Amino acid sequence: MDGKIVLIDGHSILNRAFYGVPDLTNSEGLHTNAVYGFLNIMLKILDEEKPEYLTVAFDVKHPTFRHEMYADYKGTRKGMPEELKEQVPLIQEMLRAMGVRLVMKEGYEADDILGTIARQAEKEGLEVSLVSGDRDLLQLATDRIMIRIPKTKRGGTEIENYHTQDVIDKYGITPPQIIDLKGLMGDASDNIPGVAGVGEKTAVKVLTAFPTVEEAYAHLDEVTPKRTHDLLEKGREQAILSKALATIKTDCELDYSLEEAHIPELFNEKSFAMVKRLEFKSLLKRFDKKQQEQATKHLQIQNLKTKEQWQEFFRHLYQSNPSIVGVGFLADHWASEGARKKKAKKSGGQLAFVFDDGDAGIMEEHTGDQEKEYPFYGISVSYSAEDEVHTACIMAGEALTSAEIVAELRKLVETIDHIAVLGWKDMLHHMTPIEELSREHEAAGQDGFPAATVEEQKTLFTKIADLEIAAYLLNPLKDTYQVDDIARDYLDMTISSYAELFGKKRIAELYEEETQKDAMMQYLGQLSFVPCLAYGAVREELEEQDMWQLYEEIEIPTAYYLYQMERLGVCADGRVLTDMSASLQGTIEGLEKDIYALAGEEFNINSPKQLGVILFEKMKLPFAKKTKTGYSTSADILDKLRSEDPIIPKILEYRQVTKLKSTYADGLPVYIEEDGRIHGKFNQTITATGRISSTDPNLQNIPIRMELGRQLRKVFTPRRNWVFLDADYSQIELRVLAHLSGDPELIEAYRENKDIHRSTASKVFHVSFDEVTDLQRRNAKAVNFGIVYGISSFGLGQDLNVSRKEAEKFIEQYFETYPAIKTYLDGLVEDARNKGYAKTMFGRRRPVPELSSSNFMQRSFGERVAMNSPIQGTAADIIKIAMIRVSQKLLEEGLQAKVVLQVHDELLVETPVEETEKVREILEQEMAHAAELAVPLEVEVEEGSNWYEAH
DNA sequence: CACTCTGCT
DNA sequence: TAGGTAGCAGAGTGA
Repeated sequence: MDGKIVLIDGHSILNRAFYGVPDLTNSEGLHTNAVYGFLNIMLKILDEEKPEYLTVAFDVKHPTFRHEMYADYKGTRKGMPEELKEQVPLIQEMLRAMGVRLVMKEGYEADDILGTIARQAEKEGLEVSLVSGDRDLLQLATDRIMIRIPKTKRGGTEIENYHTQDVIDKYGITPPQIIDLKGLMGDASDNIPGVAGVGEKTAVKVLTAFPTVEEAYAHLDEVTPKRTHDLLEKGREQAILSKALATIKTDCELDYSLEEAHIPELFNEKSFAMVKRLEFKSLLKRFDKKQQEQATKHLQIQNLKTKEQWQEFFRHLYQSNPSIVGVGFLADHWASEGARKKKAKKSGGQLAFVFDDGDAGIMEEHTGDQEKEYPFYGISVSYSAEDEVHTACIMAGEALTSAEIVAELRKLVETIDHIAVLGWKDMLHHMTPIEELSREHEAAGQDGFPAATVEEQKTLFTKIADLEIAAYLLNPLKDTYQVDDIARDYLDMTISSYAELFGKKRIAELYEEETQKDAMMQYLGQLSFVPCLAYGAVREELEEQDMWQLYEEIEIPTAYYLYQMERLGVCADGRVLTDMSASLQGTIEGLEKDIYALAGEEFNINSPKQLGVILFEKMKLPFAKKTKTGYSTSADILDKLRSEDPIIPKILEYRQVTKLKSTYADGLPVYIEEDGRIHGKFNQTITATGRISSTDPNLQNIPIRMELGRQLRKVFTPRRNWVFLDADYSQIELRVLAHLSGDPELIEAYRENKDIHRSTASKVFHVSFDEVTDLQRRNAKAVNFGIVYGISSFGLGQDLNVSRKEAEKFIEQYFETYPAIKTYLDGLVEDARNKGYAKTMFGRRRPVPELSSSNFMQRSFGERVAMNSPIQGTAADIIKIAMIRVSQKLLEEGLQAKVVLQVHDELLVETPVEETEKVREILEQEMAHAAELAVPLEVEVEEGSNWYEAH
């Protein structure tokens, strides 16, 4: 027989890969670095050798490695770290998915299996490559059996190769003598004792004189020098035993035939699913297009071309009276009009973007006198009937106008019990034509589509199944909840992602290309098909995890009011920004000049690398602290150097001013639309804790701490003749902590409405309330914050600029003052460790896989997460409830005021002057009673003619 | 594309 | 042992 076989020592290579590849986790929190490294090593070897056969051997159950014992810093033995252990079944599953022949047999170790197969294959005339990290295997090397030992170094994998001669060259002995070598010198990592006192040098010397251990003992008298002779004499039993231990069997009884080891098609449907699950993006390209298309072939999509077909489809749909209908859509970002310079952005389950030329979506023909514009490119609808899923796609503008499509969608929402979508908020935008938007602005009391009263809104909420939000609740750690993710996670189905089908191309481009039509149809079909089918499983899962109420009563309404908020936007004065930009530019140029003069040369101040060299090498300033790539020049480091050199304050000011200019003064105007308002996006499925995040632009990080930056808030105004009311929770997280922990001292302090930091200081430092010094109060405040974040003495020390010891003492004293908090926080960690997740008051979960890490840093992080998430998350839940209630109350009371921004513990409301008092009352009431806690929720409401004044 | 830095709560 | 405050978005540099 001709050809080649590659044999792999599974555990050994997995182990190598684990320590050679930096920690990787997929979004489920599974550790994947060893699997990844293993596949890379294996694929590299297969690419190189192009063998006909492949087999991987594993020990059956082997939590510890025989040869490469994991050791901690003291060198003591430990079991396999958890992160590695969990990857053993993963790699096996992956290899099975690839169709690779695995061999495991009770009672045999992997190297015995490999030895047996290697010899057998050699006998049959094959070239053998035996891949292992274990040098014991060298005993098997021959001219036809090559032992390959991979080394994972940074920059790739290098492999050492050994045929007979290579072993001789390197060790001075023949491969079979490796056994004798181990017999004499032993192997500490392997529990092979060897002969006491004999190391590698001596052993090799002996083996050069006598070919085997047995020979050496047969001629023991001839062994020199005396010392060696004596050692051997004493260690005879050990030597014989050790040699036996070191011998790899080559005669195992295996159910193994070469035929089964033929290399399969590694890149098939199953392994594709697995690679996607583990998120090995670089491996995806190994799977060819065909494979990917095959995976989705069974999805039957009707491509509707005429109005008649469309009507027919819906007739059948309504006739079947399905309880659930999936809806998918392809669209630009709804706010593209007037914002054409922005870059392409992804949003929700689809690609959303804005144009960079004059093209502005699809214009429809006139309806009445008005032009209605919808940024739809096409939609799809799915429903099941008679055990079959029917999916239809239609492109806007082909047979139906967008207006007709939207009308149909509205009817669908009214008629059908459950509408399943990915990204309902975006769908709402696309169903609200721009024309209605502008009318909204003028009328400003009229609620837009689709529900004009709170009752109607509530009915609507019960119908919406937003799979994106649901999937987020089930695992908030993932970074996308796109259609392929949902299909994989809840339907065990592999479908093509947008990126796989279209790469980075935007929908507008695809729309122009005739050749992309099929792929677009397929993708569009998935967008309704997948939510429709996944709804059942996802709902069940949410109910099982007690999150259905959270989903229904908090998240869905939140999505709706976020939609309204985005739709409305907030006024921004572009002229003020332009003026600020010019004035900042002047400041920057002055600072540049000063800095160059002080440094004695010109350089890029924005480059931390160049700056570090200037400060710490050229100017020899002290306290140089290095990061991975150079010196740290962060603000807290520079702050400590403030008095060392006049250049430092200049640099800090430069940083501040350039940030203000680039991010805000120059960054914001791009987002001002034709209506004079910024319609930022509020994302509901980003944060791990349940907070909302803000992008395009980020309206949640507008400066406030520094006066110069704070001026930017004057840019944000209510519309003409209206005012802003800004409502702010006071210390919501600490109050949540008081409630959740039930600590009587803290609760008491809040009930008495005391200055909480002062109160804490007085108790912690045992001084009377009035005698608390500023420093004490500051320290207490920092500890209070630290507690909320999951304190560490190290971090607190940094924060307070005191030693770790002192910080530790503060914490200790704090916990003495509030013992219930200590108990509570410990309980949180314990609970998260047991359950695997942390939970908020309203049932929101956050998985904490880090808690089971063997890495101290990871584990500590997990502990902080376990302490912080319930607190931050509960506060996030509360403000969502507040936002919902405020929005509903405003509508119910017939008021025109609208929420325009949410900044974690703050709501900014645009209000007609005459409504001010009513609105203020509503904000105070609804926010304060969004949740009933053991302590009052205090709300501060302020009024102003811009955001600067109101906050 | 990773890293550093800075803005907010 | 060395090293970390929690949660985000965006700009800029440099490989």
